[in-house]
Amino acid sequence: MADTRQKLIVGAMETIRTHGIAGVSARTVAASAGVNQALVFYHFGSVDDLLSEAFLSATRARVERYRERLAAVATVRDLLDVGRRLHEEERALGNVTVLAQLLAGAQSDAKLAGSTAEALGLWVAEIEAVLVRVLAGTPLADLADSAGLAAAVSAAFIGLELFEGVDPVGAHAALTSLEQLAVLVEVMEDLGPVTRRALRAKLRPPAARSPRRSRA
Amino acid sequence: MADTRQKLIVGAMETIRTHGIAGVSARTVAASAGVNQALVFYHFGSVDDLLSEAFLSATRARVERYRERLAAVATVRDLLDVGRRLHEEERALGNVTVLAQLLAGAQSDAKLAGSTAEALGLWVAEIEAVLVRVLAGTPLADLADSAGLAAAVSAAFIGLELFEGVDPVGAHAALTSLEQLAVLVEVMEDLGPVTRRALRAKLRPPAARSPRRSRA
DNA sequence: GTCTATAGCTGGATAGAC
DNA sequence: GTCTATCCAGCTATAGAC
Repeated sequence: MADTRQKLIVGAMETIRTHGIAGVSARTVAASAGVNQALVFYHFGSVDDLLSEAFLSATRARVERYRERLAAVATVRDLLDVGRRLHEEERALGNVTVLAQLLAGAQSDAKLAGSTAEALGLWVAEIEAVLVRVLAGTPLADLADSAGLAAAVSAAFIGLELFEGVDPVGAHAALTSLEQLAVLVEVMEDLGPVTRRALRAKLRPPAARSPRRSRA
Repeated sequence: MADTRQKLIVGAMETIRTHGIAGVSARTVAASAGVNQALVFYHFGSVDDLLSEAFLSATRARVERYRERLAAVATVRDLLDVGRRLHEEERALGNVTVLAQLLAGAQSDAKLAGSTAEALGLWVAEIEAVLVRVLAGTPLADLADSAGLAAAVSAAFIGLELFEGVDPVGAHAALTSLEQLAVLVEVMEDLGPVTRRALRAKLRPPAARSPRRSRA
């Protein structure tokens, strides 16, 4: 059947999740999938190619699944709610774990780097779209560029995932802090126009700001 | 000589840096150190033990080296300057790379997890001390707990490092955005007392805030 | 498409000569 | 303390039977 491919894809994700990128091999993946080891090479050519394809298809499915919910986000408070929900769901499924492992592997494996970057890009693009919508009108909108912010948010989640593996308490505290930071932005939405203008004036056009060094 | 140990420690760091956690073995490390493979086991017992010891000693040395500079930080602007400097220096030396790789490995290796957590803790503690000093008096001081913030900052840098490996442009934009976010905090330092009190009132005691769900 | 078998390599770890 | 030699496990990848 054509679902040996599917079994291998599922097995690949499962293996990265449980054994980490260093524990992935044609044998471990095939064992987890319950199929013969040689089929990895028959269907995908190499282990790396299997990983790439598995991760891309898994990510596409996840992003798809969240598109609707993200589209409904209109305020910072919404974003935090959906964000936490997404984080918990992804955590339970282990997708962020997989992303972190692949990123680690990709640092010294050009082949993995390409597909990992592509999958990561799917998330970043989605996050950016939401941020643009939610931050419109807040001082942040003209403070930081949206692509950069989206990348920063993604990076933070990846780092948190790794952090959580060795220090769950610390990671939880970090997540809470980040949420409270976001409250700052939320608060700005509710400020009176006078205060807002004062803030805005302080922030000035960021494009005109010299890129490095200037006296405080 | 007793510096075979040292050679192996240096070789271990170098190997993680260049080949990633998945590329580390007694043989690759020994080759990079220019010593015999069997000496890994004679001096350290196992590869994992070597990695643990190497990383802890390297981290201790780095934290030591930055203690002074961090102690001189008094404002958010200072913090950003030193932070960027530190980030660039660590990047050039590859220490954050190593940290990220070890964290990835530690997710499925309890032995690594312990020592990695310990080393990570060294950085977090240092960062927290600075944050407490710098944020004293800003609304952030009572918004988020300092340990959580320090962990969040650390996690963000780790995530950025991995991000950078597959998308350098995106990672750079993310870092820039984070710096501009920090400007928000800086701006608050300069706000008049009236505005500040308004902000503070909005933020309220975070301890009294119900942990989840409440109508907006 | 799937399986067995196997070549050829790299891995951790140890024994024992020096 | 260091080196050689070695065992054995696990790895990628392929050839070839079914």
